[in-house]
Amino acid sequence: MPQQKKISFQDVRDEVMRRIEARVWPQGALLPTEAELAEEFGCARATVNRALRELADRGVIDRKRKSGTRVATLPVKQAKLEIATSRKLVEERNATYRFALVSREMRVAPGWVISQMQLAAGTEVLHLEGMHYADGQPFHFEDRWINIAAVPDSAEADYAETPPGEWLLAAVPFSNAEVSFGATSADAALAEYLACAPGAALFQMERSTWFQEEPVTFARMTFHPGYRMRSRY
Amino acid sequence: MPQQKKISFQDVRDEVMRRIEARVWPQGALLPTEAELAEEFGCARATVNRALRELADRGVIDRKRKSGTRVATLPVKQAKLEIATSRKLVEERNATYRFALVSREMRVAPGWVISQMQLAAGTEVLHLEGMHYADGQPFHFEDRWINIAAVPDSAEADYAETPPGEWLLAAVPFSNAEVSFGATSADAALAEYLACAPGAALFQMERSTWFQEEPVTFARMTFHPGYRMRSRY
DNA sequence: TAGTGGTCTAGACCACAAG
DNA sequence: TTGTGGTCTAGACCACTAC
Repeated sequence: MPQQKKISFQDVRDEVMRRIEARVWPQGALLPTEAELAEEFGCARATVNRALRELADRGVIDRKRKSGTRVATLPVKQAKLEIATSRKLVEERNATYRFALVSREMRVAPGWVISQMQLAAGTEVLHLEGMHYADGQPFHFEDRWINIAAVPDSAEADYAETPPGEWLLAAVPFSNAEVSFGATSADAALAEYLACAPGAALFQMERSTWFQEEPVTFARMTFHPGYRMRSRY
Repeated sequence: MPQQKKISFQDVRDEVMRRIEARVWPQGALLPTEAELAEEFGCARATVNRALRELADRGVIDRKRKSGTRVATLPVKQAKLEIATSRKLVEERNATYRFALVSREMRVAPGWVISQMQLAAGTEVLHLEGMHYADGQPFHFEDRWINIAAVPDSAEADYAETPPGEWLLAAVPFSNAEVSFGATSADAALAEYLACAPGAALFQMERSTWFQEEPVTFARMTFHPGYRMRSRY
């Protein structure tokens, strides 16, 4: 190994990873202390710390004060799912994106939306329905509910061509969210929108969003038959 | 703000986050340089760097050398999906877990598995089918293919009660994987295993796993009707 | 109580990219 | 060319926890 350059935290991280994969340090094994590794690699302890911290974030190792660093026995792998806009999903496939607003109404939120968004009973919400297309083919149907109290401007916004997801992302950029994935059967309306047979199995994503503890929106996206959401990790 | 203790990188991170949410720094805005923030907060630049690095990892800000740090315009939110073992999924619901092996055979991999796992044509693989139960209720059906060349012991292992997923995780702990989610209709066999009507919409997860560039296994998990996979971010 | 990781500092040099 | 983030260092103190 060329000692010309300084050892980077990535060098340390990768070498530690290599040893774990090669079973130099098998599952559950105790690794040397940061100080020992720093001496071995000829770098500062902070460098080793940064390297091991990244591996701990990935779930590859477990760290505890006093007891030391161990190779994780059941590596908790995490898939990072990027939740992008529909436009991005479509354009990543080199397809042309188009959105069409289907319906729009102000109404008192129904019970299941009250419950889903954790709203007060009787809250007025904006209900939108729309279709997302990729190269003119149905991509997914969107059923969205917006708490206008949280985003007053949303009642006046024009969603005819800018999908509500993008509009909200621009208006309320940072928030925490809850997402869930499942499957549903196409009812008559979905079958028509998605150009599929009634009863077809459809992939569905639901997302509830909050901004500073206040419920903002709930969206249910139902995708065309055969759609799969992918990720690497 | 109490100046008694040293400023931690978390203090800096949270305060920067607060200002972004409060629109002190709106979307696309240029933040002060690390040096300026360090001076304002009365801490070292390394501390500011760590704080901003975490926000950049989350996708909240974009950082570029020379041009500086900006509030992300389209926050690329990432959902961290923990891909745990089936046992963990079930036990998190305070249910009793049970696995049952349904079938087991050695065979030449069919074309779609060859393609899915990127195997050489004619490769011998171990094909397993099994059911996972939660409190005796069908949880999901597993259709798994194992490249025995990558994990020779796997051909001899006993999967009668230890699900192949857990066995492999112990034998080949660290690898990279590709995962996808979708929906499928219950065929006759799935309907029977999952105790549901034929044609029911089912949530499906597929995962291909490699260990050091060598394909290890492909698994298709088909869940009971109504199952949803959840995550926060 | 002592060992180990967690963090902060002050300074330094490097790497990338806008002008 | 120069400003900005990216990283490393050497040292220090702190916080948690097994003993």
